Amino acid sequence: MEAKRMSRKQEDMALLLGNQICFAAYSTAHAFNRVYKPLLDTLGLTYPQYLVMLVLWERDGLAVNEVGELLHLDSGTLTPLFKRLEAARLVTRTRNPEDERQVRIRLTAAGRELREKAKNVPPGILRACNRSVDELMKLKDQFVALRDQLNAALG
Amino acid sequence: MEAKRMSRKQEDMALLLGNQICFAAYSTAHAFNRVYKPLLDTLGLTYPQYLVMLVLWERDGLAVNEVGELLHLDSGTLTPLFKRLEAARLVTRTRNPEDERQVRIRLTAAGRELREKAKNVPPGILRACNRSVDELMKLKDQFVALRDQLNAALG
DNA sequence: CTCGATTACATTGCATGCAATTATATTGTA
DNA sequence: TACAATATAATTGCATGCAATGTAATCGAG
Repeated sequence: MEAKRMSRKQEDMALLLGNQICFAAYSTAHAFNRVYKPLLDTLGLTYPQYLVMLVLWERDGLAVNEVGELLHLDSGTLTPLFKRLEAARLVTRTRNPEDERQVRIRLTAAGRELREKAKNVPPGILRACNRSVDELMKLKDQFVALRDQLNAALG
Repeated sequence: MEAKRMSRKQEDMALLLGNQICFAAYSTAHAFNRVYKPLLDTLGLTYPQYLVMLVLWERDGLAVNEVGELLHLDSGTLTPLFKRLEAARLVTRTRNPEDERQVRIRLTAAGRELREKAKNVPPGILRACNRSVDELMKLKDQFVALRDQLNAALG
């Protein structure tokens, strides 16, 4: 099983691509962040905080590491983030009596109510993307497949 | 011109998508970062520092704002980054005599030499992606088109 | 049951990103 | 030429991300 021979120019292009594909992902993520910013400002949330709230709105009372697995984030990021959400009175942090190592994150009433305000966010994002739902769905699936492949390559 | 009516379930899915497309980009960018990390560690560079070096290897002597435009980064990010590259003796920072507001970034000999070592990086990335060059090229173009659309939606 | 391994979270240190502000230099205009 | 507007970096403050380390709780092999 031998790969087809590439010309020197094709090889150079392939090498450039190795850099470009990552920069494309990197700069797209930042562009999304800029679009989200004004929308999330009205909620008083940063984008990672918004992600955490999305998780909690679906499944309240998760432990820190459970949220971390869903979002690919560790305690070094999440502990201070949850402390800020706690200071904002959106969540409470309590040790799990069943397992004192775990800290359960629970929404406060204010945290639950914020969900209503947050309903404006996705339509704003979809509008900014200026693409059909079908197109975006396909694009998202390609992102996710690539991401999972990259994570698999680490293991 | 009226959009087709969507069922409630379809609407919910569309709203979820607004969140999912961004998270897909966000988590893909982080996955890339994790793949790059061990490769860049051998160069003593972080990913943003590597991006800056890629730019300088192509066009030495750019001003801070010119690099910033190419990478979508501002002086708040780049000034400390360049100072660290300067401390690592990879670049020099000198005011442009023609326009004292600008700071020109120039590679040192060591900075230019690092380019050889850096040739190993893109193949490692391409391997981790586990996709044909053609596939990756298309994916990259889709990323870029979405990113440009998002940036346009801000203006 | 016991003690080493593992797990979960917290902490520290470092490097982004970005908003907001400041300082300095240049440009444009009356 | 004066001087307001603009442009370029630098600085400050805040919030990630992540590696490395610390601490306490739990698990598991013998």
